[in-house]
Amino acid sequence: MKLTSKGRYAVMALVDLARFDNINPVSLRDISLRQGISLDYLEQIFSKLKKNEIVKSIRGTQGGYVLNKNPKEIKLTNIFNAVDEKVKTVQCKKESKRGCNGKATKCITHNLWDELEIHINTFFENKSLKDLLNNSKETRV
Amino acid sequence: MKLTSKGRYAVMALVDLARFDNINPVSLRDISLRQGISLDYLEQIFSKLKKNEIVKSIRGTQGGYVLNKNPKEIKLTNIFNAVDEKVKTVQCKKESKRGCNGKATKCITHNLWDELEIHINTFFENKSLKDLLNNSKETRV
DNA sequence: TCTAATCTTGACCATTTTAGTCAGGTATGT
DNA sequence: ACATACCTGACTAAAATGGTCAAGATTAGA
Repeated sequence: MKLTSKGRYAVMALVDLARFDNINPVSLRDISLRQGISLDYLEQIFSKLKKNEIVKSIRGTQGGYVLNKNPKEIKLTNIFNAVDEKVKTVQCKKESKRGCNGKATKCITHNLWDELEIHINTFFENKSLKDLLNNSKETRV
Repeated sequence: MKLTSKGRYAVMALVDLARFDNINPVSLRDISLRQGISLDYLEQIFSKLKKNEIVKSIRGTQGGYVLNKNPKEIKLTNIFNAVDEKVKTVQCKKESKRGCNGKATKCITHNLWDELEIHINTFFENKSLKDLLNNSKETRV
């Protein structure tokens, strides 16, 4: 059960963006340097964030990205959904009508995994970018 | 962020075992058939569960596995630890002394990932096999 | 004592996912 | 014109996943 770096990077990059996004757009190059994330990889990630209307882009010199919403409105859920970082505890979810494994019954631990998913997703729904900003000073070890 | 089937199977198998473990040991073959899990794969899983003293084995004909503890004492945490299903949100945890990425500072979202880990682990620590048993009747869809 | 059921161990492997890289573009401010 | 940025799609090495396969050791019961 682990978080992929795509999801982690997306959040890191957005926190970085939010901190420097006062007037001017922030370039991926700057984020890349500050956060130590590959520029090419960041471009993939921001492409998705843009499709999901979390950021806006400004092309050309002095261009970059800008948040498309108030940090308070951007929940972790939105970010993770955008980059396909989903919480998956069961495989049997897809077959909506039927039970698990094609049987007519739910597997005996099905309820548990559902509970777990909800538990994790609740965490994601209750955290916004704004919450993270308040807590994002690089703390010395 | 997903649960691996090793962890899922381990829990399913133990719930199954607990339900049928009244007097006689339960064979992996039976669990395999009831839960639809490959026998060979179950053997790998139970080898780890045994090392972690969650189950005991009885060899030979009429042999099988038996719980080694009261279901109330077996938490999800124990099961997941046994089969190496760990919750990992950051990679930078290993370098204990230093910060993240070899820097002297924590990455800006470090606290977030720590919180998330704790949130998930709390769930695992508060669920025992006994809790699952009460809720494990195969429910019709 | 033979045999079938069962646990035990370790090697092996195909597929999928991850975490990127690379190579080109296109738009735009100066 | 040109440098700076975004944009897009193809490609790939390495790791993890989800197993299979083979061979052996134990033991109950006929």
